[in-house]
Amino acid sequence: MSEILSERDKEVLHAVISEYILSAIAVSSRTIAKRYLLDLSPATVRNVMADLEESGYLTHPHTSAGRVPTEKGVRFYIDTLLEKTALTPAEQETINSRGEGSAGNRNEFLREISRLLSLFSHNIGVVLAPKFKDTFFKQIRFIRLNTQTILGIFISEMGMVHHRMLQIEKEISQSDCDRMSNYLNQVLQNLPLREVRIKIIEEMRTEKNLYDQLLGKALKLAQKVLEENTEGEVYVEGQTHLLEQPEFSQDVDKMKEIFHAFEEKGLLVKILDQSLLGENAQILLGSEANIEGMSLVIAPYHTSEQVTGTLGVIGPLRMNYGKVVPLVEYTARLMSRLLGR
Amino acid sequence: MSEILSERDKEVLHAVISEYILSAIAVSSRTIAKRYLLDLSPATVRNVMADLEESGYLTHPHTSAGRVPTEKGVRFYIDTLLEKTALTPAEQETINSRGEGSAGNRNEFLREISRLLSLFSHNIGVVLAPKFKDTFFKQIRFIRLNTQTILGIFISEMGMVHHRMLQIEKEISQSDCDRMSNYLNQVLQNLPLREVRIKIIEEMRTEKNLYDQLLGKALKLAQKVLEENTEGEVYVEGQTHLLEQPEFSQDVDKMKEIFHAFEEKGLLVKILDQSLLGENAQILLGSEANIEGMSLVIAPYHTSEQVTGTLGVIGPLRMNYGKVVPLVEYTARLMSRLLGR
DNA sequence: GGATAGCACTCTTATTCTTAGAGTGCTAAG
DNA sequence: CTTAGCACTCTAAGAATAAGAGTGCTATCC
Repeated sequence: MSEILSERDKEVLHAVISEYILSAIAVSSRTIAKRYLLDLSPATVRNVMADLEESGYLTHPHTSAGRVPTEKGVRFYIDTLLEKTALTPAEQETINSRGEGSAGNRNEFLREISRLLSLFSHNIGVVLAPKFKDTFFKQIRFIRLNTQTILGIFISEMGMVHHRMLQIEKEISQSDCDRMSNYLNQVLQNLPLREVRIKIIEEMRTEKNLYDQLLGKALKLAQKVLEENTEGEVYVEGQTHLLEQPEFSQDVDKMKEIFHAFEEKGLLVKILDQSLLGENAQILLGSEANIEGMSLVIAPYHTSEQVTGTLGVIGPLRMNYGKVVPLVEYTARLMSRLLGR
Repeated sequence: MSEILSERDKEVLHAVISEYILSAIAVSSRTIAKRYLLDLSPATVRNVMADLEESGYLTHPHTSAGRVPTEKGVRFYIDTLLEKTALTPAEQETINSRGEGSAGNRNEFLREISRLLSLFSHNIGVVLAPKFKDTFFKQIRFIRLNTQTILGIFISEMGMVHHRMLQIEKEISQSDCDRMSNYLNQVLQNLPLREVRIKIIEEMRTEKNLYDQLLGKALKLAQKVLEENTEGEVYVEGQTHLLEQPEFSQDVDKMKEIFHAFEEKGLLVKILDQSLLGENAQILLGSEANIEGMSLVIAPYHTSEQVTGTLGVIGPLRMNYGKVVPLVEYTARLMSRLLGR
């Protein structure tokens, strides 16, 4: 059979996938004829299905079972058949208000967004935190806690805060701490973060810093505050939704595998990083994302010009894309707006 | 039968529970006679078991199955029969170094402790963050991000950091921000946090603040930074360990229930709060903690004098208490030490 | 020539039955 | 009090059966 699908082929494919998304069980020709394409008989539908199977859009779990879409089938569905359902005003309202409500604290904010994605998609919500290194230096501050400890606080232009406790051998007074802070704030002013490290090293070589011990120390401490690897923070919420999916309740081993994948955050970060281009939601299916049987709908969000992070929904291949895609896109826009101001 | 257990009764109970902890399956009289009490015949063991069942320490899943300990049995085992196995030096070393290594950043630290508890117990690790309100005011700082936003950062004496972005109607310059910070730092110096709120309200009524708009604004903003409910932060790690337990792999519904319980963090906080007294680990069994079939080993940790948080391990009733209890106690001591310095 | 009715065939799922085995409970003897 | 012996119970696993769902093919119809 030719690879070009006739109008009817598409209709049948659409019906099969729609039904499969709803029911999670293999779809029979009879169901299609009865519920979707009333002017066709089951036998006709069967013929079409057989063709679609031959072209790789559908499969058979076994001879006498209904059809199940393949990855190729789902891909085709997404690319050419998908009808998006806009979010209802009520949903938009909830997302807006809960998003804004938590925007004060960055951690809480990202977690809340993740929760919202999970809530409305009935799947797993994920948010990859903005890339720290894409941001700009705003301020650094040292605060003396006691004789051996000072607290270093680093603030980025868009209000991201990182802190780190620093153990020191020789006591430093608060006023010295302030001197150090002031010096660094002046030197590093408005640099993009990726250049801050370089600048610090340069500055260490400067003549005056070779003589002024305090300034030398300031640079070393600043280095320490920044050395921590704060990239790749991921917020994952709503994993329990997976337990509700019939395809996983059946197969406990499958479920274990997926949960373990989530435990290893590094993998997730790598996948989410793929979406850092483009404006719209992007869909990764099973093999493309290296998670068998799962699917990701992700979109980048950004502050001002810069692309900075990713958010999305993870669920079974059999996801309600029509609803999830607009959800992810809407949420990404909201985040960009809230982070941009 | 009398409620007082003979020496032999205890031995049998001990053997049954030990074996059950290892195998997760009902224990037969034959196993006990063969592996634990070699000088007794299975028949004798059966008699003792029947007595123990009558007194409520053991049960029967069904007539022809071995015995399983009841909650009462486990309680007795914990209280009088438990032999603790100290951590190996290697284990101690790992905990020490990974704990210290992450002590710089508070969030990362608490999460790492939780991970360690999970790793060595092969169960779920939990850490309830230190109570914010038990801590002392150290410093507050306002940083101007742009015309409409300033960032408020609050630092407690022990180095806990909370930040919040504040939207303002009328622009405030950075030097005004500094003036506000300085004023507040002077007024609130060294106050315990629970008194800070009161002090702020008092201060608002002071004459000079009624005239000086900036100071009035400072107080309002400080209030905002602190109003957020930051209590009850819980770090839960290693939930996948539950999936490995044979008793849950069998029963998917049971598992769902437990995962849902974890989703609702409030419940967990409430339970963990129970341990805020005493020095040692405390064990809560199923019904006592309102999680059927589960068990909690928890211990408080503290900074300087004050009790401030809880950490522990959550797992099936059938937990290796001999190992987990020392682990929890050791970790609690380590945390107290690291937070105390 | 495409659509459809009819029917044989396949495979799954549920049910029942059977059996082996594990373990107990009781009794009677040591 | 301990233990050997044995009948009895219940589970877990396997085999056999039956019902049902669904397909694939063929012959027919328009």
